[in-house]
Amino acid sequence: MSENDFIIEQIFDNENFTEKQKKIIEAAIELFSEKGYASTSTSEIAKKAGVAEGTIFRHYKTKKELLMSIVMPLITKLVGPIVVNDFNKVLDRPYDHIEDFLRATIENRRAVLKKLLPVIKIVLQEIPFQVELKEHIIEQFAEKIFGLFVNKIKFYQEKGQLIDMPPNSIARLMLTNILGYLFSRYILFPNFEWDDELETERTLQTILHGLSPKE
Amino acid sequence: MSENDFIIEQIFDNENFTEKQKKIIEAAIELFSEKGYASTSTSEIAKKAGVAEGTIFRHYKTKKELLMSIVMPLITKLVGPIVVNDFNKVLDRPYDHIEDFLRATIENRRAVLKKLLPVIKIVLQEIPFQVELKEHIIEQFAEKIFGLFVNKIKFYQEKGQLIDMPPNSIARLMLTNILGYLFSRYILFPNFEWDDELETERTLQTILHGLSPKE
Amino acid sequence: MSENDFIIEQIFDNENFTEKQKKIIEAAIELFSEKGYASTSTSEIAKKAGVAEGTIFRHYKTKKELLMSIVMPLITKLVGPIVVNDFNKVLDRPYDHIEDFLRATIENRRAVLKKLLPVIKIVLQEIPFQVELKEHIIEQFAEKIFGLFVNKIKFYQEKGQLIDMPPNSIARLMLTNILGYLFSRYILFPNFEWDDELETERTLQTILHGLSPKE
Amino acid sequence: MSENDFIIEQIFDNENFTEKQKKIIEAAIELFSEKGYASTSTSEIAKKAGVAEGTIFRHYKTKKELLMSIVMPLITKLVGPIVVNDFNKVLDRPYDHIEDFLRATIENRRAVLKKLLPVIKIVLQEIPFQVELKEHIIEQFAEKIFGLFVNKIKFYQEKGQLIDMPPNSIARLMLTNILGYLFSRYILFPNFEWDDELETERTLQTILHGLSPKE
DNA sequence: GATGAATGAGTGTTCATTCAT
DNA sequence: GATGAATGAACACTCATTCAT
Repeated sequence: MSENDFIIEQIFDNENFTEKQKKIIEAAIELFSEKGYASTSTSEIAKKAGVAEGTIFRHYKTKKELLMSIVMPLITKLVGPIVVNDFNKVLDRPYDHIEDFLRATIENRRAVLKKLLPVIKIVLQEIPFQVELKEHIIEQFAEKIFGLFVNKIKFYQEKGQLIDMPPNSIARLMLTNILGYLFSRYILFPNFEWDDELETERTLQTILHGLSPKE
Repeated sequence: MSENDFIIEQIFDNENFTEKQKKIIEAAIELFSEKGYASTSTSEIAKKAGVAEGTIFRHYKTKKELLMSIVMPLITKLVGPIVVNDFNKVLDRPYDHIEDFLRATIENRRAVLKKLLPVIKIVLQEIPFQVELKEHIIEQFAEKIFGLFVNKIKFYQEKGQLIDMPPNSIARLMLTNILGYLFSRYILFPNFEWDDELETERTLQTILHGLSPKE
Repeated sequence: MSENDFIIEQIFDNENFTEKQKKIIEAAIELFSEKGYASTSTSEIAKKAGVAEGTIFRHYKTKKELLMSIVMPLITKLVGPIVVNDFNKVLDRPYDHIEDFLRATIENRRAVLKKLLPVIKIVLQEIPFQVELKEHIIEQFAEKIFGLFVNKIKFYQEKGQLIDMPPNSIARLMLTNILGYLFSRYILFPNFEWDDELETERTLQTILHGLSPKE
Repeated sequence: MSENDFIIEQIFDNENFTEKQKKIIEAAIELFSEKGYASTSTSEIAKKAGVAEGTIFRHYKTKKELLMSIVMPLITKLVGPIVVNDFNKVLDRPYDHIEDFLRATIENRRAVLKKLLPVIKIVLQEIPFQVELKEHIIEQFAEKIFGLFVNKIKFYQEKGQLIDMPPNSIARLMLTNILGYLFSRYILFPNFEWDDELETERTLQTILHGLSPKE
């Protein structure tokens, strides 16, 4: 099973696609991610997928619908399955110390990012141009994930492991550091040589130093 | 003088453009920034600029050359004029305390970002697809700015104001927090209500807490 | 039983269609008549008929064959059943006076036109483009109906009720007036308010005045 | 100068087209008239006109706009120039006897029909599908021409040359006979052998007999 | 007999680019 | 320097038709 098959399985878990439809999605993900949505033609997708151009439009009314069919469920899946099954495990497991919680969070997000990299790239590219996508993300992410995150923060604040700053701001700063690191690592400069363990640890320690109460 | 005129002045300082050429650049910046490079047609640009379609190609051999002519000098200017004139002032002025240096840096970057927002959006969009652009950025930014920044860090490390961590990593973490904040503030969620002063201060304190030696 | 069912019955009297086939014909008549043959797609027909696209082609090798299967028997039926059963009754019944003959003819044609309006519209549209159709019409109509009509004219000429003009020309003039009236009434301006009885009478009188011998 | 050039001149009198644009219109008229609007592709038009397909769309935003640009001014021209210059001459010249008026009218319409046959065919084909066209025709024709015609009829009624029937009905009957004849002659059966002079005269006499007061 | 996924040629239209004026 | 008509390849999308199930 190819890497792309895996992505498709992750994003469209239970749906049963025909073989051709899978090929189309695979090809679309690869091309959108490499050349961008607007610069990828449906004929290229058809060619790469090994299907007739008409076949694409039997399954998706428009090119945009194809994009959305790939990109919208990803969001749900980033908050849903992987999140419910993985991320929530992280959030719910009673890590006694915030350091362990953060480390688990980083590793979890890193795993997701690595697995779904091409589709995530597409999402990032299209956010500015697809209003529905942006709204869907804000809805799903901001309201669900951010909320859970904020709760965790309150939890550790009560335990005296985090400074007394509005949880929203703490959340923003933590996410900035975690996502900023992962973004630099996997999207901006994937080709640099990174000492992952070390850099993760440094990010982690900076967050902890920065947001722990003075002892 | 319009805002766009200002951008053009900033990016293409000494070059003397005809009025038509200015209009073309203005229109291109606006459209590329709104709809993306690939989704903007040269005829749209011509129409918005109030010139004939052919006129664009008199000044720029191809559509891509027009893009590059806008986007490449920006990079130089982010490192050059504004940088030499503004940013370096920041870097060179002997701020006694790192806190003042960081605060000045944030404010300086914020100012640049606000001024050049449309062009910066274009750059961010096109980085993944324009190899030369990406290389130019890494060259200019990574090597020049990052170097200067690393020197400053060493300077404050010697003064005992920063923890003993490889300056590269410190730089990465500082930039992650500063740029992550500005990016969230001005590009991702420009429409949210931000208490700029407060949020800036929190970002700043987090960096300082996170990267200062334990007292 | 719907109006369409009636049309189908009229045109394809003895043939026994499956339910699906009937639905296809019904849908085709409606769509061809509304949007024209060339502008109606087989998928539209399938959708409106509630069958799969393939089903159409199980019954008709091509889209054109579907058109012809609707349009050709109409011609035969205009000359055949309705004609043999209705029109000929008119022609054969020994109306003593031409006025009665003409009045009966108009009413008979009016009834046919009203019943089969959608299919007749299709025929009129396609005559210029379907050579076989045109030929079929000329064959059936010109040779059979026109012949019968001419005989009737001779009959009334002998009775001294029609002027001495070549029967062909008289036929043409009568048909022009009758069909011209019906065409204006039901196809060109069906939405105007017509006083049918009055206008019929006027048409009739004009023909009679125009073609009766001077008294 | 070709026959088509003449049509173009007649319909688009003063407009100055480029050579290519003329070729496009010419090709479009010929093809629309032969195969119907819906069955003619823009690529065919381009090929026949000897221009690139893009050239068509430089002059006409859509295929439909091309159709309308041909078909709408025809209506105006049937009522306008040819009408104002020719038809009105007929209507205004004080023919003492209605017979002369009708004969002149038939000959005038015949001339127009012969000249503009291809475009008139297109109009007739598209009336059922182009609402604007139908409305334009009713507006222009029904209101302007029909009005003039009705006035003439009143004039001859007063002179005692026409029976006492509502002028509208007389107009309808006259037009039915004139147009019915011309339509049969030039559109339905242009290939039959017609003795034009004779058939015209018969049509004329029928109208006169039919609509003259009993002597 | 009926389905509907699949096809690939063809559709109207847009595109970046050229070039004579 | 500026124009805008012209290009033809490419575009997203539709079509009538086929065929395995």
